[in-house]
Parts: sequence; C-alpha cells; structure tokens
Amino acid sequence: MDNMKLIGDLLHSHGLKKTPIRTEVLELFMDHDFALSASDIVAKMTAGHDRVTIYRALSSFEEHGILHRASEDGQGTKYALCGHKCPDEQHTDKHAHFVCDECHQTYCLEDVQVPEVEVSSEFTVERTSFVLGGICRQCQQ
Amino acid sequence: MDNMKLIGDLLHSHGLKKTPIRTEVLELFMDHDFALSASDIVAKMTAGHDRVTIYRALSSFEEHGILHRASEDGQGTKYALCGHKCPDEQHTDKHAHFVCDECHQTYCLEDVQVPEVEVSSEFTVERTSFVLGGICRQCQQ
DNA sequence: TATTTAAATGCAACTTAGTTGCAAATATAA
DNA sequence: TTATATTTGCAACTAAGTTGCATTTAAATA
Repeated sequence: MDNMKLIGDLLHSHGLKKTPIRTEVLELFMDHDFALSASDIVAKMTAGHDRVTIYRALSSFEEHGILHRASEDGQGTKYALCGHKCPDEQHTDKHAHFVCDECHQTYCLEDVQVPEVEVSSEFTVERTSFVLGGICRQCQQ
Repeated sequence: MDNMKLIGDLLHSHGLKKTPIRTEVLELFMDHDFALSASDIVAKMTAGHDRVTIYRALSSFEEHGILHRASEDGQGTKYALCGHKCPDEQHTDKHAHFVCDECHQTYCLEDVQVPEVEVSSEFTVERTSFVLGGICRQCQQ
C-alpha cells in the first residue's frame, strides 16, 4: 500500500494539512468502488469522530477537486474520488452515476459520458448531472 | 378557468377523492411553470395546512402518475405536473430539468430528451435523471 | 528542538426534509 | 341519510446538514 504516500501528496498539493481523519477518509474512498456519503463514512471510521468534521472534510475535498458529488438521492449526498479515469482537472460531472434502489450504493459509470445538450438561452448551464437508477448486480438475486 | 373541471376529472380518473387541499395543490402546479417542493407548496397554500398532508398528497400524486419528480437538489425533492407536453403515460424521466443555483427553482426542459445510454450489464437501469444546473434568466442580472 | 499560528477538530445547538402512528374529520357510494 | 374507506391533523420522531465558538494540532520558522 503506497496509498499513504499518495494521500500525503494529494493533501499537500492542495494546501491541506495531513490529519489522521482526512487520511482515513481518503483511504476509505480508495478502498471502495462506489460513492460514499457523510454518514457512510462516519459509520466506517474506526474511531467515533464527529459528523461535523466529516462534513467539513468532504466540503473541503470537493472545493479542492479531490472528490466530486456523485448523486443526491434521498439518502444524502454521495461523493466519489476524482480518480484513475477522471482527468486531473475538471473531473466534475463528466461521467454518469448509477444509484441502486436496493442498497442505495452509488457507482461511477466512468465510460458513460454525460451528454452535451443545447438548452434555451434562458438558462446558463454550469453543471450537469446524469444519474441512472435501478438495481445493481449484487442486489439482483 | 376550467382548471377546476380538469382537476376534478384528473383526481376522479385516478380514484382519488377530490378534497380542497388536493385541488389547491394541483392548482398551484398549474399556475407555475417550474417545479415545486413540499415546502414551496406549504408556503403558497392560503390556509396553513399541515406539512404531512402535503407530503402525502405529493406521494399519492406521484404514485398515480399525476406528478413526476423533477429534481432533488439540496433544497428537497421538487415535483412537476405531467402536463401539456408530457405524453399521457410514462411521463417520468423523459425530459431533462434545470435547477437554478440562485433561486433554486426547477424548470422542466421538455424539449431536452433524456438520452438513452448503454450501460454495463452489471446494472439494470429503471430510471434516468438528467439535471442541469446553473443560472436562470431572472437571476442573470 | 521549541515556539508560534493558522488551520482543523469537537461540542452543543440548531434548521430543514421527510416519516410514522393514531385519532378525528370528510368525501362519496349505497 | 348513513356507512365506510380515505384523508387530514397532530405529536413525535429520524436523518441530513449547518453554524458558532472554544480547544487542539500540523507544520512553518526561529
């Protein structure tokens, strides 16, 4: 695992201090192939850290382009790492996401591009979110 | 205004009782060209009706295909009438929606079709939501 | 290595969205 | 007009997210 080094670099390169909590949060994201919400993280963290701290870590990561918002279903906002297949910059909203109705997990569909569309000049589009819903393989049976 | 007759028919044809509250809720949807959330409706209703009743009316309308979910931004779920340009059946998710970051209003983009996409067989897609975000004309200045 | 300080954390308290159970009220069919 | 299933209101709850403030800590620098 050289995740440790990676995480250190990631935080440092964005001018964020490397704290145990932030490190553990980023490790969680690296260890999962689906998006996580603040409460998912609180539940998975070893020590019982305050919800507020997790919310603040997530916002901060989002602002710095380390995480992107993957979906906002009824179970709260889920975030995903701007990772492997994401370009280093402008990772937001480039791919679609899939939310399972059964387990409520959110997956990045990194090969499904968010389509570019023409919209009435009445609206200035700054973000696009393309979220599919249904059942994932695990919940299929 | 023959909205009244229309509303009566709509409720009756879905086996829903025509109550003052439901009538007023549907009138509100007919009078607005953007989507409304439960709290929007509570605020706009003349008499101070209970939030719970509004939530229940909305769920019921959604179940019966009278309303569709337009967006779920941080300000709560917004609903829109399955109206004029919606086909009478299967109105859900057929078009994109636009959420303004400034006023948080959600508009139906009835001419922007939600694209059909190919997804890994790992996922069974049952719903699709295509939501654009940005600034609407009113908030432009 | 010790000191300093801006940034990060924890705590308490709050807001807002949404839900559930149950009793009272009411729309409609008979 | 009455009977009944539906709808409504109330109270109480959960869960997500936020804010202010005091305390702690990472890391720059002396």
